[in-house]
Amino acid sequence: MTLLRLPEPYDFALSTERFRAFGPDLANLWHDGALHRWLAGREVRIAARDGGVDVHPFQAEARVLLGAAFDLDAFYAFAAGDPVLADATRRLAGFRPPLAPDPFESLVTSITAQQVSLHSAFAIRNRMLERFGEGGEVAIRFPAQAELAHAAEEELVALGFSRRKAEYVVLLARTELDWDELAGLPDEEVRERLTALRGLGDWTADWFLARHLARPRAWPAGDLALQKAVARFYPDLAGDVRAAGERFDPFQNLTAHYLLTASRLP
DNA sequence: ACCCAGGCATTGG
DNA sequence: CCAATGCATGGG
Repeated sequence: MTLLRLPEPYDFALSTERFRAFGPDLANLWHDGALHRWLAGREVRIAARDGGVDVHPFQAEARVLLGAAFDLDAFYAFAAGDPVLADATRRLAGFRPPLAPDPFESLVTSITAQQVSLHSAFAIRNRMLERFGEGGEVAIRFPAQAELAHAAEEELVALGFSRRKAEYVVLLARTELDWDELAGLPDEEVRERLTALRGLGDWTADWFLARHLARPRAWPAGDLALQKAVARFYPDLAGDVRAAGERFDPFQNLTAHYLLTASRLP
């Protein structure tokens, strides 16, 4: 094991809460005080350790997964000027949103979460992992795009996907996309490229910007949970969540994650 | 048995 | 351009 340092403060258990909050996530599985998931074709175990986390190998990939790209210092300084965020950043000190390391995985995960509760989404996605992924010691490797390209819609329907969603996933898997090029585009062009595809709307594109590309200004204004969080913490802004995002510029992504996590914690 | 949940495409005005 | 509708599951 090797120590992977992350900028302080860093709270590993808090940062990975999302992988446990809605039932187990077989691709990002918490087991024995550690997070297990596949990175670069191998399963790795990531555990909290003073000053960062223990992980070996694939430290670079783990660094991306754990959201090292976010500038928490700048965000906390910004948050100090807003009573709600000041409180949230105090309660959630060291929360660094983890990312979806793979673009295809990110989009398929979002499709499973469209409209249904995240409890349902996790359950359905776990069945997809059992059926199409590769089991490791603990976690399951998310199926690659080429692997799901061979799936039949009926197989996904049998796992609990709606007929529509099964169609979206198989279609996406069979669509040739230049992910590297996409990652280099500005936010608005990424949105346009993605929403041109069947089954991918504004909500899915925004979460892709937020959780895969880690774009600082990503703001999933259409997200039901974010709308409820904004209504709860900023009653004056509840009417127009999209416009509310401007207030948090250029930290919309971190703001969304902190508000969502704060609204889940007791 | 309901109803809602971190959407989307389709249809009809 | 906006409103209404169907979708499938899990939890309350």
